Parts: sequence; C-alpha cells; structure tokens
Amino acid sequence: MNKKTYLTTPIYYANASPHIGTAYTTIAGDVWQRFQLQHKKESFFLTGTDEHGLKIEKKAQDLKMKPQELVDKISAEFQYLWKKLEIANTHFIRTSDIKHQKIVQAVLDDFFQKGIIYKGKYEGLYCVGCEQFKNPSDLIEGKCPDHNIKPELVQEESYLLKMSEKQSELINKIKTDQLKIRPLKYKKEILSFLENQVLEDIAISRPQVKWGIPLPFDSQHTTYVWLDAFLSYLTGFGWKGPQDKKRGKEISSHFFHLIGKDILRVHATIWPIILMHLNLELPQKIFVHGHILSRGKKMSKSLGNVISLEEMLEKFNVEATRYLLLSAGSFGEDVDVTLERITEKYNADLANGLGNLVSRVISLNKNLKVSIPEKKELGNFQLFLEKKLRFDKALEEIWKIIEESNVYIEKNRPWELMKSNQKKYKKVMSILTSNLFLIADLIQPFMPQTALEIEKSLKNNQATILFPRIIK
RNA sequence: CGCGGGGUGGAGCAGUCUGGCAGCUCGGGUGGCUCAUAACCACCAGGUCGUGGGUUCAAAUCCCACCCCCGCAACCA
Repeated sequence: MNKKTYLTTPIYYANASPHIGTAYTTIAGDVWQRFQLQHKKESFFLTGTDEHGLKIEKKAQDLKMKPQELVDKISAEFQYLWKKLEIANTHFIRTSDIKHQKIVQAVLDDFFQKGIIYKGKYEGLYCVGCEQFKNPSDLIEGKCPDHNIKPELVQEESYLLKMSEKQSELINKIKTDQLKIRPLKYKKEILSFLENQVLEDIAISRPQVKWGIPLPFDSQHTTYVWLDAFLSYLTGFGWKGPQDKKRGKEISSHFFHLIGKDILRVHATIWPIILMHLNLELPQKIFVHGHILSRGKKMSKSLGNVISLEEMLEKFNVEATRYLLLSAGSFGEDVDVTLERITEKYNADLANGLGNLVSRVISLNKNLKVSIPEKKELGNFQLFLEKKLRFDKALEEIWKIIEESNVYIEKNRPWELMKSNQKKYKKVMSILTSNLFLIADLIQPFMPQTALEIEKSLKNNQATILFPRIIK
C-alpha cells in the first residue's frame, strides 16, 4: 500500500497572506511527504495558490493594483514562507499559469461538447450595494452585513455542471472505501449528506466576473472556482488535458488529498464528480483535519485571540513551530491553542525534554567515540504517522524514548561510573547515544534540521543548546 | 423533528468503533540527584467520565431520553 502517492494540500486563496491554518495543513503534508521519501517511497507533493475570482478582483481594485500584480505578490509570499517553514513540496501550482488556464479551457470545451456543461440559470441572493451574490451564511438576520439591506432573489444566465447522475456511484465508492474518507466521522457525515438529498447541478461560470478564465465557447463568462481550482490538482502534477488519459489515471488513482474540515463537502462531491466526468479514477484517500482554535473559538481579530505565524516564528524557531503545531492535539479534531500553553509545551518537550537530553548525554559522553547504530523501525510510530495521520501520537512514541533515556541515566549514574567502572560506563553511554541516533532518525520528518544537528553534535561530541528555554 | 461533533481530576486532552482495574501532558505538593538548558528522577494529592434510565457478570465505552456547548447548512485550513 502507498507505493506511490500524489499528495496535495488545498490551493490557498491568494487574497491574503498565509496564516497559521494554512501552515498547519502544509506542514502536516510536508511531514508525511518527508516520511515517504525517508522510506524510499515514491511520493509527489503539491501545494499552490488559487488566484482567480471576484474577491481578488475587488481587493486589487481597492489597492489600486492589477489583479495579476496582487496575486504575484501573495503567491510569492506563500512560496517564501513555505520555504522558510522547510516545506519540501515537489510542485507549486498557480491557477494563473497559462498552461493551467489552457487545460481548464480544454476541459470546459470537452464537457460542453458532451453536454456535461449546459446553459442554464443561477439563482441567488443579490446585494445591490455589494454588486454581488451573497451566501445565505454571510447574512445577518437576512441582511447584508455591509449594507444592512435585504438582498433580492435574482436569476442570471450561467453554465451548469451535471451532478446528480453520478451521485449513486459516488455514494457507493465512498461507502466501500474505494474513495477513503478519514477520520471515519467525516465519511459518516458526507454519506449522510449525500443520501439525504439529490445533488443540484452547480453553476460553473459567472458573467460579471472579469478576473478568471474565459469560457472558450462563451467569452461573456469566466469559469467559477470549481473547475479552475480543482483541476489544479491534475495540472499541478503535469497532466496535459482530457486526451492525456494515461497520466490522468496515473495521477488520480494515487491521489491523497489533505484538507481542512471546512472544504470536505466540495472535495467529496464536486471534485470526484468532475473526475468521473473526465473518466479518470477517484482519489485513494481524502484526509480531513480539524481547525486550530484559540480559547475554544475560531481565531478572529475582534476576539483578539489570533496567533500569527510571524509571532510563532519569532518566539520559537521554525522547527519548534512545526513541532508545536503538529503536537498540539489530535490531527483530525479541532485543536485548541493559546500562546501560554504552546510556550509551556515548548519548554517541557523541546527545551527540558529533547534539548536537555541531547546536551546531557553529550557532556556525559566526554572522551568516548560514538558509533552509529543500525536503523530501527517502530511499528506504532509508523502506524500513527503514515496511516492514521496522528502526528501527535507518533511524536509521543519518540518522547517515550526520551523519558526512558532520562530514567536510564538516573538508574545507572554514568557520572559515577566514569570514575569507578569504565567498562560499564562505556556500555551505558553507547546505549544512550544509540537512543539519540534513533530519536534523530525518527524526528527527521518533523524537524529535519534538528535531526541533522543532533547527529552532528554526537559525531563531534560537542554539546549544543538546541532549544533555549523560554522564560516568560 | 436539517446534518455532524463534543461534555473525562485545576488546565488541555487520549481512551468510545472492538465493553474488562480511569490514563497522558501541564500545573500543585513532598523527597532525591548534581551529568544536563534552575534541567532530570521517584512518590503524593486531585475525577459520582454532563444528567436520568436500560442492557450486561462487567459500561466513559452499547441502547433510550434529556440538558448544555461548538461547528456546518454547497468554495474560509
């Protein structure tokens, strides 16, 4: 299983800078990817930016920029920050890439010819003040929050994508795990949604939005997010278009999508149906994670509970940030985070735990040579990390070794053996250094730099402070 | 009767699918150690597992009812 993987994060909407949530998904993907590579498995890892649509058009207008300039800037921010966070993605897709746009148009043509896309009407609540359609969930007491007026029910011409004809096939694939949705509660949730209503055909074009990919068969319309963004999962891995069946099947059958719970529904309905219409395979797995909350609530500026990436990176280093995000709670559930708790965890796990053990062992190891032990595999560790995506539990397995090592030191008192029993002292130290090599190896997908530093200090027999203790 | 999740020592959580002594981390207390980043180790205190009922030799776990909190309700990670 998992001989080959095309791993994806969602593509992030390029109307604002990266935040802690996007980093969370991307770091998780990166850890998984690094584990695959470390174990000599073939895996490709895609992330990117979603760069079209009305919101970007408007924001660019406000900033007196061209939309392309805005998305260039924001996409560059994402790429810069991912690099800083040591994200080792193999591809980065931007939906404003000309190649991508051409392929989307080819798909649009293909679907239109086959009647999968047809001309119809989109009906929605239109706010005259905003000059755009509103989502019912954006409204407060039925009114537009920006203009305090009730939007009108308006119809406009739009192209629609057929959905319901594929519905029962989709239900079946999800039920039988041919399309695996994990954790199980999300599979349950989506099945309950799919079994309780007939999917409506969805609008895939808008006549009034200029910043988008024009429909090849009707230049008055640009394509709406669905086909544009979802197809990036294929184009990002080098798919050439509807004729490129071979590559399409190769990629789609090995898809592993990592997403947040907010976009589960569209990933488990619209996206697989697009793939079916293309006669491609369905993804192997969609793994859904929860959100990062702060004091039990969504982070929001008005609540003042936002923890920014910049803040974390400044207070801790990059590697600690990666560790702290992924160890904050069960991946899959919502995770509650506050700066105080995260700092406590930093001190406990990284400074007093891992960091202290490293300097402790190395300074005990005085003049002894170290030999590099053979690699060991830990069954639970691999299960948690690779299959269950329980990064928190995988890390706990590593921390058990740290704890055992501390107990072992306490029991054997190598600082005394050093003087009284050289032979035993050497043996004890060799076990301890082996443990550290093992820890470095296991920790490598999470904190690649730290892993290297541990190995380096061991080989040079030079103690370092990996994670300075933070005093409030 | 829209859908789903949650309620477990002071805090944050795991455990629930597959019933079997209530566990982890942090915080608090006592003692120990002195190799280490005022770090580390041992022990202790602290829980009617939201409420009520049911099934069972046995329920945090399964079933029923109720209370409270939180998401989602077709593009916010």
